[in-house]
Amino acid sequence: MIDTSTIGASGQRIKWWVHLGRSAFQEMDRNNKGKAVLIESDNNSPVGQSTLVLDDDEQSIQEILTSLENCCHPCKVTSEGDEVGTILRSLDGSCAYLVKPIPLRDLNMHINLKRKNDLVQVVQQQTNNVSRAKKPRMSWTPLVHEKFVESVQELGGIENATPKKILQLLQSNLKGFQDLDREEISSHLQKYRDSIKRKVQLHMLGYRDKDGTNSEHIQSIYQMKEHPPMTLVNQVLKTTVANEPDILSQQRQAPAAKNTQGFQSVTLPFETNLPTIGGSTSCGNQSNALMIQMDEAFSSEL
DNA sequence: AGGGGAATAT
DNA sequence: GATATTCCCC
Repeated sequence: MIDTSTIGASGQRIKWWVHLGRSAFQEMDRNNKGKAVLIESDNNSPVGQSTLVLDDDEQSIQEILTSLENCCHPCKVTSEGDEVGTILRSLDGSCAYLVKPIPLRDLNMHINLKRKNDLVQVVQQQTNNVSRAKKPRMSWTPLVHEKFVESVQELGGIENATPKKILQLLQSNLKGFQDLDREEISSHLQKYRDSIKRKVQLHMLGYRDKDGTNSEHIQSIYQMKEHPPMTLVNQVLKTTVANEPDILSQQRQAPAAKNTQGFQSVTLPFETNLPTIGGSTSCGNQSNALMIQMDEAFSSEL
């Protein structure tokens, strides 16, 4: 059915060659129960960089085979046939053979679904690209994190700092950050923002984070003389309200809710031209209990 | 291109 | 389960 004898001839190795028909996708969508065999996890080859999906017809197979001639990556083959002979024949020039249907989960580990026209480009890009070693997992030691935080602050806090700017700053000021890449910064910035949001949220509810962070810490994180910026408060409000049942259930000893002022009338401790909370529909469907809790949290700061 | 964040992997 | 990586949409 598929002749793979040309793949890998002349000492060339091809990365993922995935032969996958439309019918197989439909089958997998219906019931994700298919078994895959001979799946070979290749940790040295990041998935998605040179993944191929062939259509079922013989012509597109030939197109891809031609474009693969100069490729230099190991190859995987999938097909419907599970006869030993077919598998062995496909394994001549490939490193693995997947029998369809393949569970979506497994499939996604191996390939990116792309249109056929995209695939040739991927192959051509990889042709000139001798495989590189995979970068080791980044470790954000306290020291490195500290430098990161300093950079963020120097750039005006998490609201203004962007991964690219942070990266440039780190690389210009310090040795040892040269092989850091933007995506690692992005990822760490995401976690950093989340952690601050968590602190802000707890603070708004009148609690301290488990590390003892209090409002002063939050302020210093922001390098601000006032409370966390409204945009962040609004973000926290949004997620807090969305998860309210869960959050409230954890507040066994929540502050007594006796203030009937309600959230809308809270005077915020901001100095100037920041937008006010409430007074509009933006807070219209927030729960009264939560608003009162937050009201008290803020009031205690005044 | 690159920021942001969800999904995934380790 | 925390943390790092990858994917994907805007």
